Amino acid sequence: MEYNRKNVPEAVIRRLPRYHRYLGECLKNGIKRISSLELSKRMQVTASQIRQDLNCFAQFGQQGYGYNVENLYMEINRILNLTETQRIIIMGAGHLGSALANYPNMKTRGFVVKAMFDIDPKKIGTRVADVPVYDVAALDEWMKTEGADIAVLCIPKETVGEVAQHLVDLGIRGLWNFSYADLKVEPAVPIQNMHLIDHVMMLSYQMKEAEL
Amino acid sequence: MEYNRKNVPEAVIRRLPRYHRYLGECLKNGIKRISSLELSKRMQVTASQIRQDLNCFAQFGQQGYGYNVENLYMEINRILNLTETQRIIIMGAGHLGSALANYPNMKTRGFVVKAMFDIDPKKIGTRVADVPVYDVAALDEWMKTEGADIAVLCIPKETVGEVAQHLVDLGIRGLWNFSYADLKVEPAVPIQNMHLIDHVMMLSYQMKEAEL
DNA sequence: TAGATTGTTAATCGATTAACAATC
DNA sequence: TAGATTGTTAATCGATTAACAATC
Repeated sequence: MEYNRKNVPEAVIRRLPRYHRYLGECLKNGIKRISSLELSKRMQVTASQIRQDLNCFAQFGQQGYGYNVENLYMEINRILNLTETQRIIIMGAGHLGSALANYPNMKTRGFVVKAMFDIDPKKIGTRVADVPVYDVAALDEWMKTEGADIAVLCIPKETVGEVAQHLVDLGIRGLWNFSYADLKVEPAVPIQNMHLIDHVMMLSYQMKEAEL
Repeated sequence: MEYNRKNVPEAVIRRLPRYHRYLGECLKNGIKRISSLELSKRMQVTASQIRQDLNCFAQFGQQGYGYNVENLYMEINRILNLTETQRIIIMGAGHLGSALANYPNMKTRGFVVKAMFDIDPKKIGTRVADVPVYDVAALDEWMKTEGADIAVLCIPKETVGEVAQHLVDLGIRGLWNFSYADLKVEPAVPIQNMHLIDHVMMLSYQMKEAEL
């Protein structure tokens, strides 16, 4: 089935992983069907929003019945393109890069870390969570022979712009950026910026707010 | 100076750390003043939005001149409450918790990691990035004598709800949650959920979109 | 003063919620 | 059939952009 992907608001896309997670939990708990109202209570959103969101893609429900949990879960799985394996490489085998190589939630959703790249001779040649760490100098050749879909950027912000552009030149299709810089590459590829510190700052703001 | 903090939209709060970062860069580059138009070009937002956003708090600019970079930077620093030190504890000394203990961006912005807690006897008693790792059994006593403002949650999702509530009971004022669960604590404290995998899922969606 | 740029109001745009006819 | 619940339109709410008077 092909989905109606035109004009899906950013806000809806941000909620998709959450639907995926809650439906996955329902599935695990043996719940076979669910109404938008029931789901709305679990997720703390409105039932109306759930129905609107889902109808951005297709009509997954049935009047008087609700939604089949397994069916809806699989549909969202497909919308998020989690049905096929994505090959990941991690640039930078420091603490954060290593933590992500060890992150268990990735593999179970089809994101397989194939390789890591670093410039530190002490790290090159080792393995992190069974993933080989290569010299950055070997990146071009590796991309040519093996290839990768997504690059995770865990390198200093001073070099990340250059590395990102190089990865795009080598054919990477998406970037998950943990460096504290906003990236711009040509041609544009999807980028998710993970500016961790921004969230602590927001937390700090909210805490100040809360005590007023 | 006290800021007009009523009704600041969530969308504005999300942009504050970004203003902070860009102004910090301007400051580092020796730029003394900047107009909303210039800043808008750097940040790729509209000048109008910048002016609207800032006016949620106060009038920081001057007609015909623009904004004093250092002044505006310091004001946002204050709005985000980065002027005073926040004491952080990290629950879970696994890969992710350890990476965060090593994360350099925290200390420079006043977030100081004071302690880590774990249940693994092999980790208890060690140090990660010079931060001591204690037994979770010692948490209550530690909170009583030392205290902490923010707890970072890097523990399995099965126990995170319980631990979060316990931390709130012990007086924690904010939670930075890396576990893959949505938390609810009583009384409510500010929570930032870092559902890392959600962002790879969104990336996956966008990559699929991009190739259509 | 003239030019520049803010602060702020008004207009537009988009997202959320409410309501209800369609229908299982 | 009667009850339940969707899909979808309309109403509301909120956020962004445009415009311009105020003023440095």
